[in-house]
Amino acid sequence: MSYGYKIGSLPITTVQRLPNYLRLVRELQREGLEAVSSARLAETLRVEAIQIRKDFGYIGITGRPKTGYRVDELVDVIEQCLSWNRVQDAILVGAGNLGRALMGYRGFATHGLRIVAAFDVDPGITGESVNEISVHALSELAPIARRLKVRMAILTVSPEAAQAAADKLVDAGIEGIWNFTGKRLSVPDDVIIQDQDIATGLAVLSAKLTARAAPLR
Amino acid sequence: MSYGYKIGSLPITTVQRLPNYLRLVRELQREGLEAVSSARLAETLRVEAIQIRKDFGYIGITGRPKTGYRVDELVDVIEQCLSWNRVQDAILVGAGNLGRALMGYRGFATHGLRIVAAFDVDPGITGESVNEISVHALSELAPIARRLKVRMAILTVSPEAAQAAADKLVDAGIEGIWNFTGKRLSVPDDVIIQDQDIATGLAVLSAKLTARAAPLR
DNA sequence: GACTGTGAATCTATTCACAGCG
DNA sequence: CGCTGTGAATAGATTCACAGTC
Repeated sequence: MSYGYKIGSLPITTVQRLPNYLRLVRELQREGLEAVSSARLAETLRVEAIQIRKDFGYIGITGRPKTGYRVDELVDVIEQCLSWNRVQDAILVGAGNLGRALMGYRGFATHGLRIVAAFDVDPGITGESVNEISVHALSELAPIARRLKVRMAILTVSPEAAQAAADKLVDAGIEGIWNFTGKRLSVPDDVIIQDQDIATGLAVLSAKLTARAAPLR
Repeated sequence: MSYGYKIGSLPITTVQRLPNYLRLVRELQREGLEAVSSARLAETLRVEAIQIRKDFGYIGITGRPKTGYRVDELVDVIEQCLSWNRVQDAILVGAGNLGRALMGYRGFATHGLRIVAAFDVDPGITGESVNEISVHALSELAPIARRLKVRMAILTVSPEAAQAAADKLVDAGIEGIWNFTGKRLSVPDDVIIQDQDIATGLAVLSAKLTARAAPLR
């Protein structure tokens, strides 16, 4: 597990910055702006302009001196890069607090993500519909996922139930798991795990606050 | 905004890994294990053993040949490093789906985080209590935050309301904002912002899935 | 023999300097 | 000029090689 693993041919750090760029250039597009310079973007995004130019270079976007980059092109290419221009279907496992929050999150629409079904162990919940997404029993996971040809799953069960659920997802032929459980999952090598652990974010903030109170440098 | 900004004297990447280490060594501690080798930890965590040794070196933990690292010491030092051994009070702004999910999240207890009050614009919600945390009107934010001497805030309002809420937090003397809104906030330099943007996680997963379908290398 | 830990080497990402173009 | 874009320099993080210690 090396720290700078490239995806396709893009540095992972570049991929991580793409959503920020996209959000902003979409906004500029709505405002009717045709072209924008890296300096202008940098101002809003708190990223160095040179960094933006390098990133745009990586994804094959070329700008023009004096004018800058074409906004339409930026939107198209970045969306394509992230595959956010096509709808990606996903299932969600674990319809607790967090699961429901994600089912209700409207932002996914602009990220090409559609949650097509949810699953939960609790029989009190199954049968319900949350935000027009129906919640099924866990036993139905594999057949439904297979029938809908879903490749991606969002895992929001309790830490204790995480591994068992992951096993079910693997059996169902899921290729990528977005893991919100905070547990490290063991799965076959060809299944992609993306850990979304809020503890790491909190750790960085805690450490910065501490350093601020008693600056060590 | 350089990519490897150090916190205190620790590499930021090390800080990000600390929660993983802590989770595991706490578990081992509960199991009554006294010492553990970096190789053993590496096996479970899918991180290279040498990386773990380097990280432990950075935070000043020293192990012993043949035996490994003392589990108790690991727990103590890592907790101290993250300031998760003392309780840090925080307020939460935006008691919608996500806000409620976080208010109900039991894991914060083991991260030294306690949400002492919540705030929301919606008068239909204010006055309620979610998980024993009472929800107040936004106008009460500054006085309450000041009285309770809260340094940290969790921001879970809608993107549109994000900047206005951030301004209120700054006025209330908040020093660190954990930003779940996906909006880039502009605040004075001495206020620390930690962005917790799920879009970046999704971006990485999307890109990996795409690369997997048509491996570019 | 089984581990840690350090200094050097490597790899990755960021930033700089400046050439090139409209 | 004002901006992009490239190749070189720097900074940062990981990994290697191996010496040291229990």
